[in-house]
Order: sequence, then C-alpha cells, then structure tokens
Amino acid sequence: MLDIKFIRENSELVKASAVDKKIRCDVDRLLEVDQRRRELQLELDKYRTTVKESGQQLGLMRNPGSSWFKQLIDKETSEAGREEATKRVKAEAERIQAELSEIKPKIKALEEEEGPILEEFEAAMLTIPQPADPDAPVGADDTENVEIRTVGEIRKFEFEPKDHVTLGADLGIIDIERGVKLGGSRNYILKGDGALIHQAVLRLAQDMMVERGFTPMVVPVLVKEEVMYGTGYFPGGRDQAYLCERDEKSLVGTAEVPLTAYHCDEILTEAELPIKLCAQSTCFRREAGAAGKDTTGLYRIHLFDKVEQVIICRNDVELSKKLHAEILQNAEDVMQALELPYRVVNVCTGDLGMGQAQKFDIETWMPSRDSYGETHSASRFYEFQSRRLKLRYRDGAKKIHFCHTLNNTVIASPRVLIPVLELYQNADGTVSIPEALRKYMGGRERIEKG
RNA sequence: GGAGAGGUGGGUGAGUGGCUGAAACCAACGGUUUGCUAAACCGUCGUGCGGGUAUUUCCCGUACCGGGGGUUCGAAUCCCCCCCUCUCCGCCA
Repeated sequence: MLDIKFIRENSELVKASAVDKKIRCDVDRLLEVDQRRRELQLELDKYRTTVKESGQQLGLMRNPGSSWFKQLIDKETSEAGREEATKRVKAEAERIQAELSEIKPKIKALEEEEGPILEEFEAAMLTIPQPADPDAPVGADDTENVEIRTVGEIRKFEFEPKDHVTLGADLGIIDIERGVKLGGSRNYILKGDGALIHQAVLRLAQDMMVERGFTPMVVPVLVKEEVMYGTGYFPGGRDQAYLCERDEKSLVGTAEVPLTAYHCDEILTEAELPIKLCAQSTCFRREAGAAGKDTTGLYRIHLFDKVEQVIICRNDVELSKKLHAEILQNAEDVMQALELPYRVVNVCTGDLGMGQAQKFDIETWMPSRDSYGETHSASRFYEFQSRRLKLRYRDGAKKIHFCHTLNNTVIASPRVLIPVLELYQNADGTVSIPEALRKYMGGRERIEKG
C-alpha cells in the first residue's frame, strides 16, 4: 500500500508505473473517493463536536449534584429565585435536547454515506501497486528480464542424460504416478533417498542462514486472510491460494507471509532493526491458470518445501538496496555450495508483482529444460507491505516510520532437485551426492537404485 | 465439543452511563542531585484519520478501552453477535 498523500501528489507517476507493471487500477476513482471521504470526515467531525459539547452540557444540567448546577443555584439568594433558575435550566436542557435530536439524523445520514466510501477507499488502496524502482528494467514479461551475471559451468554430458523424472523413477526415489493417485495433478511422492536429499538441501540452506545470523522460525502456514492482505498476496492473488473458507483462513504459498507479518501491528524500536528471519515451511500453490504449463516433473507443483529469508529494516532506500544484495548473495552462496550453475536476472516491470519495487531471480541450469529455470526470487518492497501490515518503528527522535521489508528464497525443494539430480547424474544411472549434502546423508557419495 | 473466568495504553492494573483518552504503579525517555554500578526527586510519555498562514519534533478536531452491531442527547461502562486467552472436563497427534 502506498501513502494516500503520495498518490494525491504523484498520481501520474502512480498511473504510469501501474501500466509498466501491467496491473490495472483506477487511480482517478480512488482520488475521487478520497476527496469525498475527507469532506465527509470534516462535516461529521463538526457535528460530533456539537454533540459532544452539548451532550456534556446536558449532563451537567440534568445532574443537580454537579458543581455547575450547584454554582448556579448558590447564586440565587431566595427560594423562589432558585426555583426559577431550576426551571430555566430545565427549559434550556430541553432546547438543547431538541437541537441534538435534530442533528442525530444528519449524522446518521452522513455515516451511512461514509461507510461505503471508506470501504471503497480501503479496497481501492489495496489495488494500487508499488511503483517499480528506476533500477528495474521496463519490459512486458519475463522474456525481457535482464541477465546480470552467470555463475558456474554448464555441464556437457558425454552420454545421453536422463531427465529428473526418469532418473527418479529408475532410482525409485520419485513416484509421480502414485503422488497423482493420492493428491491429483501436480503432486508427487519422494521416497528413500529422494526424501532424504530433499531434507538435506533444506537443512543445508537453513544451517547456512543461521550461521549468517538469521533467526530460524517455525511458523503457521494456515493464516488469517488479513495476513494475506497485509503481505500483498490478497486481493490480487486470491485465485492462487488454497482457502479454508469454513475457517476464513488461507494456506500460504510461502513462509514470507508469516515471517513478514510476524511483527504486524507493532511499533518496534529502531535498535531492534534489522530483523533477520528465516523459516522452512511447506508452500501451497493452486497454480490456477497454469494448466498445461510445465506439466511434467517436479517443476510446477501444488506443494513444496522452502526455506525463506526475510529482512525487516529501517525506512532507508540505500539500506534496503544493500540488504537486497545481501539476501541475494545468501542464496547464491547456497547454490555455490551445491556447485550448481545459475544466472541472476534483473526482473523487468511487467514481471514484477504488486508490491515489489525490484526483484532479482536466480535461475538454475536444468538440462531437461535445456535452459535456466527460476529457483529463487529476491524482492524488495520498501514500505508496501509494512503499510498494509502496520509494521512500524520509532526512531531516536521518537518519530514513527514504516519499516522496509525484503525477502528471498534460500532454497525450494523439490524444484532444486531438478538441477541437482540431472547435473549430478552418472553414466551408470546413479547420482552423485553433492559434497555439501553428504553430511546430511550419512556421509554417502551417491544415490543408487534402492 | 461442554462448563466457568476474563480480554483496558509497552507491562501490571483501576474504572460499571457524562467532569475518563482513560487513575495508580512499573518500564522507557529527558533533566536535577548525590557524583564508580546504584538510589532519590522533577518532568515527558498511545495510535489512526482530518484540518490548520506548523510544513524535523506545533496547534485544533475526531475516532479508537478484543472485533462488529444496538440502546442513549451521551458508552470502556448497558444489550446482542463473533473472536481470542486462561481453568476444568471430553477427544486426540
């Protein structure tokens, strides 16, 4: 969410950046509603002042024990005078009462108009995207992402390599058929060493993050809808989430959601920042609209496990950028530990999400796709999520600011098993276990048919 | 799931229709004093929204005492619905 004042003052910029992001929103309508909202508040506040003041006066007049009343009566010297004064007060009270009775319907009418206006205002605010950073290239879709660097050598096979599906089936470590039998399309089962290597990559990733000072967390993956709104996934991405409607909750597509929302509705102190968190969680994705896309194998599936990293920091653009580089590096280090060839791309505006100011994807070489495939996504949000989440901090001068938030994948499995299995396969059909994973797999060096 | 108790500002906790945006205490912050760490005293000390000849720390209005509705001229306080926490029972990984 953006600051309404910023939108008012930069409406053209906001519109243009929404166009760049290919996100539809009606800024003009929002500004109209905002205008009316402010007019209504002004009017209502005026009436409320009257009600409050007159109401209080009325209270004093009707309470013979009040100091105000006593003072009035004490001024009168005669009994008749006191009676007269009491009568006057009573009449005056009735007048005020009548006046207030007239105001009441007016307030009611204004409130009735205000309700829907506020609703529309809030709903519209949620549809305005974060403008992309100038550092993000302008482009229509992922084909226009800009490659920043490639790391590692792409392996050339001296034999006909198998894809991960065949490898997995032959080794008895991936069972897609039975996964689909139980869970429907885009499901799978990992078995034996398949299950173990899955756990191994996750564990490696988490260990590396803890080493770097990130606090490991175990968090809810079934969250209230407001948390989904707060992190920017709702309302836009509602189709992509599994909803538990009976309980008005949603399964998260990433631990970014609970991690970023961890301190929502709080005012932190500047000294606590930056907060660095990581969590392994299962991620649930409906993949609505992706029918027919990436239908084979473990690339696009309904659930997977991921270690995610999140940073909550001071409201400082330069710092955000610096930390963005840091979380990107963390992920690259994991890929380097696994000795996988990858490239980093600067994601273009048309491929940026609602709240992202800039995003770097890591794409890892996948022989079966004969291309790099996305394995990581490092995003910077500035205040976009914090405003929605009411995630704030107080600085040294006691001024309150919205935090900046950032996140990146550390590792997502089984997608990362695609390059791991395919690139580490041997001519005899076995798969070598990457050095960095061996300590999590009983020191073994290869996966053989079980 | 059943029964009971309760949800008030960073924390503890008072407040049962108006003078309460909310006592007191603790914590925090600023200062004074004694002058090693400490203690004592004084002061400050919620957020959102709107407005303003304030536009780095200012003023005014308004809303907010778990959330939503209602009664009333007026509600933290009364009524209804929901949520959450705790205790006991039941069920269960």
